[in-house]
Amino acid sequence: MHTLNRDLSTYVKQAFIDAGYGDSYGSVKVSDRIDLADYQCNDAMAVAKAMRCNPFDVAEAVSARLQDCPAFRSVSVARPGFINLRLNDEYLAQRMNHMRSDDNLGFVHCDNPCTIVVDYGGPNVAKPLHVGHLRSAIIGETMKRLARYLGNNVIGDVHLGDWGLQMGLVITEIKRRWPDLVYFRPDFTEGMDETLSISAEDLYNIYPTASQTAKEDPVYMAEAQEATLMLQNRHPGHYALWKNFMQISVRDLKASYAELSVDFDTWYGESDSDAYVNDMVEGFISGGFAHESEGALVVDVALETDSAPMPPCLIRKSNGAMLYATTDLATIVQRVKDYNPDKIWYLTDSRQTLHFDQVFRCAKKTGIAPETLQFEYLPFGTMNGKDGKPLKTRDGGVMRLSDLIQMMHDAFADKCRSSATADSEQSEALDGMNAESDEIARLVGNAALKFGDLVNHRTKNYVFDLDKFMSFNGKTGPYLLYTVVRIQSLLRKAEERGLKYGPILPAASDTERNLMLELNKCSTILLTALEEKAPNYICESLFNCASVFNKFYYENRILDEADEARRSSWLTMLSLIRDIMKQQLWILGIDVPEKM
RNA sequence: GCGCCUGUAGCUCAGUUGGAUAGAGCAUUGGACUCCGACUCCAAAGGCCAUGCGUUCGAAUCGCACCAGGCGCACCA
Repeated sequence: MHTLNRDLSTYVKQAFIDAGYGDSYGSVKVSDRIDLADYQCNDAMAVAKAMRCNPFDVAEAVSARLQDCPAFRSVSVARPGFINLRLNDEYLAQRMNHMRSDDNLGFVHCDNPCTIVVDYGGPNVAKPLHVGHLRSAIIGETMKRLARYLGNNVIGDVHLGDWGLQMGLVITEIKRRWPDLVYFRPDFTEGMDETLSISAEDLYNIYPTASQTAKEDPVYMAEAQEATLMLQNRHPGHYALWKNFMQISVRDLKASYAELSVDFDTWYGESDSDAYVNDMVEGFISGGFAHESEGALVVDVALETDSAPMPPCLIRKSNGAMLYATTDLATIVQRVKDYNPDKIWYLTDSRQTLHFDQVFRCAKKTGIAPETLQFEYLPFGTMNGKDGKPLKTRDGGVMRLSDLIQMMHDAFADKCRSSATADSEQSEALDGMNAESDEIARLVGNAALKFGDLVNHRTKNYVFDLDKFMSFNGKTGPYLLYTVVRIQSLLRKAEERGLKYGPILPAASDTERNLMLELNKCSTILLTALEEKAPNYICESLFNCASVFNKFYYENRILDEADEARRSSWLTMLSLIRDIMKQQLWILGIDVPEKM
C-alpha cells in the first residue's frame, strides 16, 4: 500500500491534470486548519501564480473534479485558493484494515533505496564513554534503523578512535608507570607479549593523567607524539601493547553500548584504515594533489567561491605521523572498496563541520571517492546542563555515560517506591520492583534518555533535565512506554475474557476518527524523517498517537463495550496502535517492557 | 578579525514547498475516577516569532542590515 498522503495526492493530481493545469500540481498535506479539513492542497495558488489567473477559479475547477472521489466526504474551496479535503470515514476504516493486514503495518519503503554507511559512535579507545558520545550513538542508531527499515542497505560502523595521539599518550603513561613491562624492552619481538594485568577502569584513569601531563610538560608531549608515530609504524613492542589494551577497552565499550541498546555492524577503527594509507598518500603525491607546507604534507581544498579562508587538509604531520583527516580519508578508500556505498553519513558534534568539509573536498578532488558517492554530514548540538553549559559532574569533571545511565535507573527506582507508598492499592506498580525490576528500570531509563534527546531537533543544543525526562506526564519516553504498556495490559485482559478481534469499523466518534488519521500519518512521517534526517518528527508522531489514544481510552470503555462488532473493531485497532507505536519506538532504539 | 549555528509563550522546545487564526510539553488556574492501569483525561490563561528594512496577493520561514548568545578557524580528535 501507499501512504495516505500519496494516495490523496494521486487523486488531486489527476484532478489538476483533468482541469488542464498539467501534471506538476496536486500535492497534498495535513491541514493547518483541522476545523476546516483533514488535508489540504495549496497548489491552486501556485497555478495562479504561474498562469497569472485567479487562484479561486483554479481551486473551484479542481474541486469540481474531486466531488465524486470515494476518498472524500467533502471537498471545498476557501479564499484565496485553498482546497480543503475532508476524508470519508469508510475510506479511513478501509485503510486501517489494510494497515492491519499489511506485513509492514502500512509503512512503505523509500523511493530510491541505496547503500549507506553510517559512521557513528566514534568512541576513543582507552577512554570511558562520556556524555559527549551519547548523541552520536542515539541519533546514529536511530538514523541507521530508520534507513534500514525503509528499505536501504545500511552498514553501521563504530569508527573507533584508536590510532591517534591519544594512543601515544596512553602508551607513554603506561611506560612511565610500569617501565619494566616486556613491551618496552629493546629486544621485544612478536610472541613475547604477556597479558596486561590492568582493567578498563585503570585505563580510564591513565588517559586523563596522560592528557593533563602532556598539556603541562612539553617533553612528555614530545614523547607521546613519538610513541604515536612508533605505533603507526608498527614498532613491535608498542603495537603489541596497543593490541593488548585495545582488547580490554573494546570489551568494555561493547558492554556500555549494549546497555544503551546500540548495536554496530562493524567495529572498525581508525587503525583499520592504516592498510590503505600508504597507497592513498602516494596517489595524492603522484597525482599532484598533495604538496609540502611547513614540513607537513597537505592537500589544498580551498575554492575560489569560498567566502571564508579554507585551510588546507593535513595529510601527514611534519614528524611523519598521520592525523584525523588521514584516517578519515583512508577509511573512505576502505568503504568504497568494501561496500561501494551511495552515501556515507557522518554523525559527530557540529564543532567538526570544518574538518568534514575539508575531508569531503579532499576525497572528491583526489578521486578516492567516486563522483556518485554522496557525503552527508549530520552534525548535532551538545547536551547541556541546566546552566546551559556542557553537562558536568558535581566536581566539574566530564560526566561518564555509565553514571548518567545509573542516574536514570535510580530515578525510576525512586519513582516506583514513592508511587507504591502513595497508593498501596496500586499493586501493579509494585510489580516493577520485583524480579524483572532491573531490566525494566534499564528500559525505562533508556526510553527517558533517548526520547529526551531525540525529541529535540538534531542540530540544536538541548538541556538535560532528569526530572523532566523521567516524568510520566508530558512529552517523555516514560509516558509513551506507559501508554503502550497499558494497551498491552488491555489486550491481555481481552484475551483472558476470551474476546474476539474483528474488522475495523468506521469511526464512531471524533476522537476515534482522529486516532485513525494519526495512525495514517505515521508512514509519511517516517519518510519525511529519513529525508530530513530529523528523528524529532518520529517523536512528535509517537506523542500524538499516544495522546489521541489516551483520550480515546478515557472516553470509551473498550472491554465493556456491549456492541460486539464495535468492541472487536476496537481490539483490532488497539493491536494496530500497539504495533505501530512499538515499531516507531524500535526505530528510536527504545524497547518496550511487557509490564512496568 | 573571518566564518558557521542559534534567538518563537514564564521555562524547555516544535513549526516538513513561503499560505488561512504560529503549535506542543512543563509550570499556573479550574474541572473529571464506584468502573478496562488517574503515572490518565478535559478546559482556561499565556505571543510585536530578538530588532529594523525589503521581496509579494501572502513571511517565523526568503534577502539585506543590526543586536545578543554559542561554536570553529593547519600539524588534537
